[in-house]
Amino acid sequence: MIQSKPQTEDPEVPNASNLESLVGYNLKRAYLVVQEDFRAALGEEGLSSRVFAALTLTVENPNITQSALAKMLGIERSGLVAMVDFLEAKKYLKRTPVPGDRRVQALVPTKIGKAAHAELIATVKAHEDALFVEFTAEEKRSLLSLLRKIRSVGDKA
Amino acid sequence: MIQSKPQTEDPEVPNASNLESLVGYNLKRAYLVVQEDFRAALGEEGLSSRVFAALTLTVENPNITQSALAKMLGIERSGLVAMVDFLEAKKYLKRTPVPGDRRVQALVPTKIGKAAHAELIATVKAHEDALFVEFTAEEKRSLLSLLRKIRSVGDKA
DNA sequence: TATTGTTATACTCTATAACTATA
DNA sequence: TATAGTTATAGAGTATAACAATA
Repeated sequence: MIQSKPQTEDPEVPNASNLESLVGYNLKRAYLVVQEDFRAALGEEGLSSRVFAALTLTVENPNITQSALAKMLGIERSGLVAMVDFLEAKKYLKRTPVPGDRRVQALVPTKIGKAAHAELIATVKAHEDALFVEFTAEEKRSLLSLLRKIRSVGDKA
Repeated sequence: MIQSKPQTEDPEVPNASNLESLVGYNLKRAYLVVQEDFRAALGEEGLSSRVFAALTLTVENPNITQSALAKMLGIERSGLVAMVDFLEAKKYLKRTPVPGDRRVQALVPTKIGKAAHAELIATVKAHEDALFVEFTAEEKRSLLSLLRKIRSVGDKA
C-alpha cells in the first residue's frame, strides 16, 4: 500500500518531501530567490537579467552578430530582436552594417553602453556578494563549478 | 579607459565572460538544462514540473488546503486553480469540503492519483539519475545542500 | 474585518513559423 | 538553397486586483 506520509531518501532532512531530493526543484526555487534579489538590486526601472546578459556579451564581444549572440545566450534569434531594440533605444549599442555581407547587423556597444555596463556589473556583483554573504569562498566556487558542470551535461545532449 | 575584452575574476576560466562568475546566470542556464530533460523524460503528454510538484505535495499531505499548498510551492493561490482543475479532471485528486469551515476545499489524492504519482516519482528520479550520472554522490549532496542554502537565504529576506 | 477559493486580466519569457533581403 | 534579421503569433508561468462566500 502506498504511504501518504512524506518520504525521503535524504537522511539529513527527516520527513522532507520527495521534492527536496530533486535537483530540478531545488534549482528552480534557488533561481527564483536570486532572480528576485537581482530585480530588487537594479530597481523598478532596471534592466531585466536577460537584457543585462545581452548587453554584457555585446560589450565583451563588440561587433557580434545577433545570431551569434542568441547562440551564446541559448535563445532563438527572434527573441533577441526586442532586446536589441530596447538597448538601441537606450543608446547602449548600435546595429551596424557589416561590409561584405549585407544580411548581417553587427552589434556595437556605444560609449554610453560601456559605461552603463561597467556600473551594472558592479551593482550586480554587489547584489550577489550581499546575497551570498553567508557562503564561504569555497562554497561559492563549488556552487559555480557544479552549475557549470550541469550546463556541460546539457551541451552533450 | 574601459576594456572591451572579456574580463573575469575566475582564474580557472580564462577569458570567460563576466556572466560566468555570476551565480544567477549559471543557475538559470543549469535550470533550463534540467527542465528540458524533465520534459523529455515525461513525454509530450506528460505533466509539467509545476503540476508534478503540486501533485507530489498533495499526495504527501492529503487534505492540504489550496492556500497552504500555494505557500509550500511559493506561488500565489490564484495560480493554483488551473493546476488543481487539471489534476481533478485527471481524477488524480478531489476537492473536498471540510466540516467546520465551508470556505476551505481540502485536496484529497485519489487511488489513481497516488498510483500515478508513484510512477511519476520513479520516472523523475530515473531522469535525474541519468542526467547526473557523471556526478559523484558527494557532488550531488553538495549541490543539493548549496541550493537549499540559497533558498534559506531567500526565506530570511 | 479577514480569509478561501475563484475569475479576469496582464505581463514576462520564450518558441515556432513564415517573411525579406541577401548570399 | 541557405542564412540573418524580422514579424506575427501563441503558449507557459506567474502576478495583481477584485469578487462571493464564509469566518
